[in-house]
Amino acid sequence: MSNKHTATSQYRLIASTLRERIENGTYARGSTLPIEPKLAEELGVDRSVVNRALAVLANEGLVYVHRGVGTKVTEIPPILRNATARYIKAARERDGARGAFDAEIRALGFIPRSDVEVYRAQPPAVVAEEFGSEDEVVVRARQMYASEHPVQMANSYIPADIAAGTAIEQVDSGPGGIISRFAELGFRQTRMRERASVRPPTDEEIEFLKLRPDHRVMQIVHTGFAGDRPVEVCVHILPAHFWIGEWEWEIPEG
Amino acid sequence: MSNKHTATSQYRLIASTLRERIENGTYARGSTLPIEPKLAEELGVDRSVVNRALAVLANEGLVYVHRGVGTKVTEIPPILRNATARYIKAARERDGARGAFDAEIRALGFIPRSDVEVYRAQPPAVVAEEFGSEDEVVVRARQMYASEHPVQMANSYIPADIAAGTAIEQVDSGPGGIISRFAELGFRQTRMRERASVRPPTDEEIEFLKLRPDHRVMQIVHTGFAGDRPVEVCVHILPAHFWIGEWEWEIPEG
DNA sequence: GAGTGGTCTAGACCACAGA
DNA sequence: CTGTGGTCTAGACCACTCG
Repeated sequence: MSNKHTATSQYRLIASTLRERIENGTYARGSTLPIEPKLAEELGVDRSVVNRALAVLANEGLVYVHRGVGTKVTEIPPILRNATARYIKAARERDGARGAFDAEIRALGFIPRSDVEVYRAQPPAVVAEEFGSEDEVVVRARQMYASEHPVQMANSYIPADIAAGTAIEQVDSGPGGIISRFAELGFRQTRMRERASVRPPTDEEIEFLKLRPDHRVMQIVHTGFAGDRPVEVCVHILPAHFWIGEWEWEIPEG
Repeated sequence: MSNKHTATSQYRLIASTLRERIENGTYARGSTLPIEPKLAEELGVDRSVVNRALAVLANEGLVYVHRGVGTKVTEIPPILRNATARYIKAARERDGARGAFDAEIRALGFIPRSDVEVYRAQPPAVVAEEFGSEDEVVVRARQMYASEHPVQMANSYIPADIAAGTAIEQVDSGPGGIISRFAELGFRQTRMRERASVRPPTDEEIEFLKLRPDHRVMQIVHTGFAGDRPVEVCVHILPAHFWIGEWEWEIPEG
């Protein structure tokens, strides 16, 4: 066996070997992999090749590298986010939208937690474009965890002229969440739109979500309309490797 | 300035520098970048560092590396795929769903083209799960281009007991596309579901879509229901760096 | 063949976490 | 302090494309 160039590069082959071992349980979920020099020796290559192979797996979200400590197999399986059900529930049952994230996480055996912070600010560009205005907005910034693993950031933006002085500006927005508050204020949301794109994380996202620069996030820009007016824009940032987005809709009679 | 370790690695800094030059037009869309040794000299680092920086940009889809030739700035801007509009149109106007892809591509000034191939096969696992059956299916495999750039693969799967011997099995499925044929056969699709996940491309996807192993694809599994029965599953594979998914839906009266 | 990018080695040094 | 992973250099060789 040549020590160099095969059809595909050695580091990819080694990545595949290790991926295999993870999938078949040789390296169990949550366990620590052998250290790089050890793997290099076992596999007969330079450590830099192993390092590159592990970077591939880490970028896929299959392993988590804790620098100075070691490389572990990722614990969190993919989380399903059903966009439509959460909001339709929110309109009917109390606590639908708020409860949706909780249910998603509990479904996988983890413990959900959210931190909310509320403040006023100028809207970022994407949001201003949706509103068609640079006017001040109320921001509800949420950071979400599955058993201490940060798994999502979601910032809701609401025009200050709607939200000012209402329960929307409270950290605890009350029963049924802000969707109910909107309805009470005469802005019942009747139509939703979401736009999903995939991109590298910003520095802030890298920090909070504990990502690598080569990871990808799915950015979902959610806009809620009351009639024709956009009344709420929510920007969800999900590490792409642990979420699956789901949307459902009806086809109106032809 | 130290030749080594700054706050972030040199290859990331260089990636940022080059990203900047692309965004401000120093390297125009479609133009060829200087060769790696040249950049290495200009920036005062080893070629391997430049190589790594360019790999970052290539993985983001910002540049396209044509091995043996050079590295060029990507030409195709993000393409918007509106999931709901295409099918609602398909139900009303003739040729909605088929025309949707064309419109998406033309909107960006490129020329759309699709190749279709039809055959029968056993359903892949994801599809069998949706149908709840391993029974034979008719496959409509589509490969889509924007002016000769491959931009999407989409395989539709239909249970053979529905499609056998109908126009659905023809390459040209007639006016209004297969959605219309379903309706004529008594399987009007009334509900849709899509599940979107992000993952590395398979070898086949790498080959057709001309991807790098470190690229990401968005896989959208679309299921069309006639009443409660899933009658069509379509798996869309989109290079994540040039698509934006869009979904819209109404909130039923509380 | 000449010119391009991709990978590998060997060795070095750095950054970070934890005892 | 020790042990972990991350990056860089220098040099080499390979694979691919085009003339």
